[in-house]
Amino acid sequence: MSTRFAMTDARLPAYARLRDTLTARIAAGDWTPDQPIPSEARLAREFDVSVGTVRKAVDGLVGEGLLERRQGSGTYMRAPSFNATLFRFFPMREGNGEPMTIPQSKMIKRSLAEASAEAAGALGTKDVIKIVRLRSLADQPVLFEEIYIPKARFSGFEALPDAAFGPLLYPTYFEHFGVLVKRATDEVSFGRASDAVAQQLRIRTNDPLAVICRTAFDIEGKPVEWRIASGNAEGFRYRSEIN
Amino acid sequence: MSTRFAMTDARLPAYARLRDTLTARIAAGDWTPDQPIPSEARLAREFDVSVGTVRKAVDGLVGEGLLERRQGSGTYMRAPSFNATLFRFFPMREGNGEPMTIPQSKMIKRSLAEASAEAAGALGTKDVIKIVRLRSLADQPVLFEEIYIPKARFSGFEALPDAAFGPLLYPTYFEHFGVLVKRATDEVSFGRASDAVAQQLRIRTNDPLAVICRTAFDIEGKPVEWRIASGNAEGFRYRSEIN
DNA sequence: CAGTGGTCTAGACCACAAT
DNA sequence: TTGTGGTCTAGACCACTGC
Repeated sequence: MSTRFAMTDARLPAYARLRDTLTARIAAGDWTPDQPIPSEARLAREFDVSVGTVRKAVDGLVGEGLLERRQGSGTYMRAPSFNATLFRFFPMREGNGEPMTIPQSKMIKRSLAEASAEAAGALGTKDVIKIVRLRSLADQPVLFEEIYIPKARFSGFEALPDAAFGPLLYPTYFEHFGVLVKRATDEVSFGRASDAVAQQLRIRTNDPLAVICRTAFDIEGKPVEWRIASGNAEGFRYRSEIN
Repeated sequence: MSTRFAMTDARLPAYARLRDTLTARIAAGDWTPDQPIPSEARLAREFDVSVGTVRKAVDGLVGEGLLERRQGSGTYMRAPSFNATLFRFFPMREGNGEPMTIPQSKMIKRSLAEASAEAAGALGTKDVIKIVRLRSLADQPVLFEEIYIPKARFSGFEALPDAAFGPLLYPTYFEHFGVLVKRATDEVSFGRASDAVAQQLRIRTNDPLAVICRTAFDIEGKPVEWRIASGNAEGFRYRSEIN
């Protein structure tokens, strides 16, 4: 029995088409992270290719962090490992090396809005939902965030009950809207606190500010979120790996 | 004909041992970036494994960015692509999108020195060579750098003629000392300019400063450089990709 | 125990580069 | 034309998981 590949360039090699087909299934939410995807032998039969070709396709997705192999058990889709890295701006331990308390997140506002020029440029639309949050560490506010997501893909987000959110947004994006954030670019710069931001962060107006602008992309490379986060420049630390 | 694997755990699978052996040859400088390494068939014969196993070993190194395949031509070692990313702190184009002039680099001092506590902690030795540089863009000084490298691996560095340096250090590390930088971690924070730094950067003492601390690691994961770079916080931008 | 991924083989044919 | 990497196959046996 053989299944047709998803719409994909027929000139591509079989493993690439299979990879894209599997990606589409993941993006479509056909599988969940708790259940294994079909076995390699099964996929080989289904798509009428050899197991080796399936392995090469799966290898690619494992390399991208989309799938995860567990020997003897199966291959599973992977909730983006990504989230742990989102707290890179905070010093995660006290000066003495003690781990800090869990970061908290307070939703201040959600509303339909018109995107700023920068957000609209990144997202390709002015029609957005705006989210305002304040993140704290040990009851100290450390990061003030304004987040923009395209209305077209997150319709109804502004009306979700507060209980639907954990401290992290990306799992919510996936579970409620099928949007899987796969990659992001950060840009760190320096600024000064406006009245409003200073008040939220409990610092003085015009105090030095660390500013992180992020654009997040989904599995297909389309931008799905733009955010600007501000924190006190004193004590700020941003870690980054270069390879 | 079969060559022994490099000293490596015999319990590892063949492809992993071959991968490590090839890594060792690269680190030892057995090959240069302009000449292809032995063909897959040749390596298969030499190490008495199948071509598929060689492919898997090479695949790993290609994934790490150490090797590069060129269809029809051969597999080549790759000078670290890395260097282009080292200028991530500067806005590389003017506000209007015009590319900026090439960054310049002025060596101020090289000398044997005792490492600061932070540098010694990162490098695991106090016995270092210290390098001081000033980097400029369009004749404006933008970044003041203090760089520490372990004396044990860079013996004689302080005595090299100035002509031996291009604007980038990592190629020099490799060509003169066989040290291949493969990975680094950056940490961005904000501070204030000391007298000395302010003078170099032509800003005022106590002006806001962007500070980047980097630890660089070689192919075997050993730390080989620690540097602290400072620039005017105004106009500073640090880009980073998250995956 | 059956089923899964992990390793490895020994081929085949194709696409491309260098000569 | 020759030699290289690129794709693909159809098996084999091993290591591990879960029942």
